[in-house]
Amino acid sequence: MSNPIEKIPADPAVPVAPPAPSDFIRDIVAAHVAEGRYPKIHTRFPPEPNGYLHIGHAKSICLNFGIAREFGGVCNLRMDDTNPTKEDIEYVESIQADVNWLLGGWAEDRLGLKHAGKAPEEKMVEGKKDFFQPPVFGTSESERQHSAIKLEPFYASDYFDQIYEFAVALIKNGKAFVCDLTPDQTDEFRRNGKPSPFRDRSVAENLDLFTRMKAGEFPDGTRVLRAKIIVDAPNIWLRDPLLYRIKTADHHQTGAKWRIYPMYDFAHCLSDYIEGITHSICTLEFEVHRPLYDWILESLDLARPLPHQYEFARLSLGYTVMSKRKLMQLVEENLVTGWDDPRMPTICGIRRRGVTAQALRNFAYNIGITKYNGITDVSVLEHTIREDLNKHAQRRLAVLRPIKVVITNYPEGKVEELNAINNPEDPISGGRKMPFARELFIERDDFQEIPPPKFFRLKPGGEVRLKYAFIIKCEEIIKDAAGNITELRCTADLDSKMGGATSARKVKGTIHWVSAAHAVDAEVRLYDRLFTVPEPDADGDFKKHLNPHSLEVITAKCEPSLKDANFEERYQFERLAYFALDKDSASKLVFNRTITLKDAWAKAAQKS
RNA sequence: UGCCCGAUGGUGUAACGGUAGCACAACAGACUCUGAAUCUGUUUGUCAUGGUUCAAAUCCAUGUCGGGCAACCA
Repeated sequence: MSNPIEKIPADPAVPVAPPAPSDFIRDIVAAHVAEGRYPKIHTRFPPEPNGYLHIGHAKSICLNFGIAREFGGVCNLRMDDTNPTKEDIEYVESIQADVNWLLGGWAEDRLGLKHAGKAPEEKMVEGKKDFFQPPVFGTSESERQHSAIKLEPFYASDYFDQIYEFAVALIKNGKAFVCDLTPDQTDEFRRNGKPSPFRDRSVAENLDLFTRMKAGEFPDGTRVLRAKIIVDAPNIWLRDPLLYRIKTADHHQTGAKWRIYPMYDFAHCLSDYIEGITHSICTLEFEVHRPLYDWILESLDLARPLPHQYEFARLSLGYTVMSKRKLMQLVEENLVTGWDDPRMPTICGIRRRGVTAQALRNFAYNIGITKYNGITDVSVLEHTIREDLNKHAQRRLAVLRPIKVVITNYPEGKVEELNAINNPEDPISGGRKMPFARELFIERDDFQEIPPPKFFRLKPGGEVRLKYAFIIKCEEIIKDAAGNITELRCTADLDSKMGGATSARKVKGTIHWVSAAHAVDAEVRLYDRLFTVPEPDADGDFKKHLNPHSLEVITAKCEPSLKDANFEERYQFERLAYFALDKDSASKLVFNRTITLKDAWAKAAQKS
């Protein structure tokens, strides 16, 4: 950023890569690479498909895929789908779309997938039966779409057969048992560090009962499979934790095949192992699970190197909520229009708002990776978005709250085409023409009848430049019966346009405008932050902090070239904000305000 | 309560026993046909107390504060 080299406009085909960050996890990986510990670094991003991905997941995605990218590795996308009653195929699909979008043009070649329907390979390794599910990677999203070979994410549910077999092995080892305690009793026994009365069942009885659990002989909640570790361990997760529970429920991937489902702790480490993951990176709340993660893998006499778990602090961002439960509540109670409402911190919401994948990635890199639970200031996100959009957005003129201006010395019926620059930050973006005529619209805020000090815009008897056009002077204010200003009558210095005799004349202010006759109307959705306080869920009732003005919808007057706006481009309405075309733009133009420009004047005006 | 983890300006981070640096924010100025961007400058920090050491943000001890876990969720 402070590097002057970056200011040279880059070929847009070669995006400037964010500098490779350094953090404690990357340090560990780098050390492992240096010592040649693994043939290839292999990470994974393992969301449960029970909600939409949010910006916190983006941090995790950028970490896991970033490591794969920086160390020549692979990162598997895996659905952690061990609880069928909470999950849905809708979420599986949205997760894939969001991951593809965030990875596009950056790390899509590091995305580990598998052939559709493929089960783990079963073979003998060092005399032991082993399961392995290798990734297919190195293809771009478009290659994948055009290929005859269909690829799909990994699913923990792909391994239910193997995980079941591992459970049987544990029973045979005497390291797991079937427990008939009720949930409440189990809870009480574990809390008090007391052994279950079923702890010493014979291997044969455990095997029989577990087989019958699988066959669906017992109702939900009547029996579980438990690990036999230490009943009174200081770490609760070692007090004979649950490995399997009975759930008479169909699964979105495996249908009615299973009546028992593995718990997270049992499924996750084994899924990592089966996929050959080297670095299993998760958030801090799983720190206390790590001994169990290791215990399970070490108890199974596995053939290949074991994965290891590393933890980092999840993202908390000011002025928003991040938990799936709360986001779900916003959607279900229609407090927002959906998961992709541009005010939501979901990846699809942020995307719809107009933020680019590059900006979101830059943000993830800027905030760093630590084990400290801090709250990141939204201004960091906002700055990252502005920085990206400033570089790439097409400049356009649009008037959000119009007031009519008549240039009295400009001939009626005359129209001239003036040159406008598409992006001063990017000379190769070229220019365009804007029609100028006698009747214009300017921004209502850009005129003050009684101007405050240092007001550089239009005022009675004052001069201002119309961007790309003439210097005008306000001669007369027209009001209606109620005293509202309806029109301004101005004269123009007709020699002051670009290339004209007085074009070098300096006036303090420059304002935007559109020709009244040529302007096109657009619906403009002005989004603001969803909550009014930095920590909406600090006092337990986040909904009372909802910002009642988080959305304002207006009709704007836009320069005619905006008729051709497209979904890929980003726009800066000069002096106002950045905008992106919304998907609702079918019969009319709809723009979402991504983020405002910084406004030093508004700040100064507010202070005085 | 038990166990685990953490603490560097307002915020987020770097420094791996040897000059406390970066980004955001804030403030001031320069420039400006965007009160944007850009440029220049300024303000602000090692949780506390001991110890080890020529030297401590860094190592040790104690304390304080904060977070997490204690689901047949992940």
